[in-house]
Amino acid sequence: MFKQRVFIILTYLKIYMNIDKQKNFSEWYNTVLDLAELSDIRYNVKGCIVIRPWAAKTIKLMYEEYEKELERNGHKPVIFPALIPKKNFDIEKEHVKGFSPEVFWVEKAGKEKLEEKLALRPTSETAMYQMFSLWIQGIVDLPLKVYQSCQVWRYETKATKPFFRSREFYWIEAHTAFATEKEAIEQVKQDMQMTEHVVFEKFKIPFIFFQRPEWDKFPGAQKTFAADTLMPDKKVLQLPSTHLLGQNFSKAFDVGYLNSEGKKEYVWQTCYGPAISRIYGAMICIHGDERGIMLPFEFCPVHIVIIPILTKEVAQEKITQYCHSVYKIISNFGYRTILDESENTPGYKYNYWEVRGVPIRIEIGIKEVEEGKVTLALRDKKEKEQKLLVAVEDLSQRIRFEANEFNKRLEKRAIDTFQGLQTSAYSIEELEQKAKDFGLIKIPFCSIEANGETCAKFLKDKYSLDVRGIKYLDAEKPIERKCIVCKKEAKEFVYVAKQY
RNA sequence: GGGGGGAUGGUCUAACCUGGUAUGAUACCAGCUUUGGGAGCUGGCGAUCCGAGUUCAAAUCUCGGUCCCCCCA
Repeated sequence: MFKQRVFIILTYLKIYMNIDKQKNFSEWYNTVLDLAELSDIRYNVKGCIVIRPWAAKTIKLMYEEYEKELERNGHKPVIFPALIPKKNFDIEKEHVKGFSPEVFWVEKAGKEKLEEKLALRPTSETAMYQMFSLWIQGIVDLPLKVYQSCQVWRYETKATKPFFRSREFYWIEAHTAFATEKEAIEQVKQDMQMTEHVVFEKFKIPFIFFQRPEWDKFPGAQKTFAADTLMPDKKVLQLPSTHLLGQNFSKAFDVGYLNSEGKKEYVWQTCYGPAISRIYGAMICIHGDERGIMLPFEFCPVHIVIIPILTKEVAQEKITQYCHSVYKIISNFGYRTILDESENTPGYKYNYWEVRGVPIRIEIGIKEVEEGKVTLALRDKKEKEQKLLVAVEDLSQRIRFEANEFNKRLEKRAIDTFQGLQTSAYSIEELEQKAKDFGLIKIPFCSIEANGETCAKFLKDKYSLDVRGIKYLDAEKPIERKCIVCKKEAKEFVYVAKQY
């Protein structure tokens, strides 16, 4: 009896990766990165990882999706140098103060010591806006909306984690200039909509946009809005952020135009930065399970894998031929398809492709050949209910249907998990209690203006909770509530969470 | 930033305390065999993070560096 049980447990461990991502998130994450061959941390520069083909393919697809969305919204692509002269970097005071501790500097080239140090861009405001100053002469040059897909470098002092926080990461930065403040504010709203369209609707990552407190703004910005999502360990991860820069940078970089009265006006600016590599990290963590990663259908490097099941007794050639014809049919539908003809056994192949998140698997053995059908198995379903027998002539319709259903289930699971991790608290005791089981907690709070920072610091020091800000466009205001820290009148509801 | 743990074939690991021919598994290559949930047999390739010190002798002891992981800020 005992032996039998041990055997069953061992068999189970062998079949699945079998790590509970809620209970043991770090282990789960490190294991999928390795087993699914997403990244390689053996590269010998701290905080820099190698992104392997399986992840790189998805990241490229994500870039394409985001770039399309930006161009639909009137942004044009640009490509700027990664090196920024020190004197550019020093122009906007708040910006320098915020970024200086994280900048990598190039000081030498060959044997020569450079006369002027060059920053490896941590973000490109200071590279782009001097060019904006040249490009923008009159109102005819406005609005200016550009984006670039690139990598940036930041010397992170916090613990690094592949994709979540690296010293070199991959993002898109969009920068704009407008004649009026109103247009700039509209742009910020458009940035949030783009985030909704891409990060939620395409990547299936739920989030909330917060207006960040005064003490947590982008260096040099008037206002910062950022999307937060929750990881399986209940910590928040910041996704795209958009910043109302006002005229801080345009005045510093002299970006202006002559108005109809012949007077000089400075432009109103915004910038927006979705970190694609980080969003990728969030995506695999949100959708993954005990078998490995999962991705929304469109973003899988491989949509469908075909596994031949050959047996000695029957004509292997017949099965192989059938597999090839099915492969051809499905490829012609436009799906990224692989026919796995490696020497491994079927069970090995199931696990291999499941850990990588291939959403649809097709099994073909003698049974299928004789009936003119295929067995279709879905990645996110349990073994017992995952297999369907489908006739070849129905495949096109069936795959389209199943892909759609797969995405719907992915989205529903993500939303349910996200909402299940949110709650509210009206006293410090309640907050302390709920912080154990929830991610984002809504509390009445004195203020996200500078004078609320003391209360925020208290929550950070005592409970490791960060004030993420007020929910953007959330009309809900506390009525006759007291700040749960200082007991003064609560001006707003803020959300607090442990953060990465 | 603080604390802790660690680095041995591609991966995991034994030997480290008590210095003396580096263990096993897996992966990989070849052959045979097998294939409906990680098959088996035989043979083969392959490693002590870097630098200095102690010593007849260092994976092992000492110091410095690099990198990784975990917990906390």
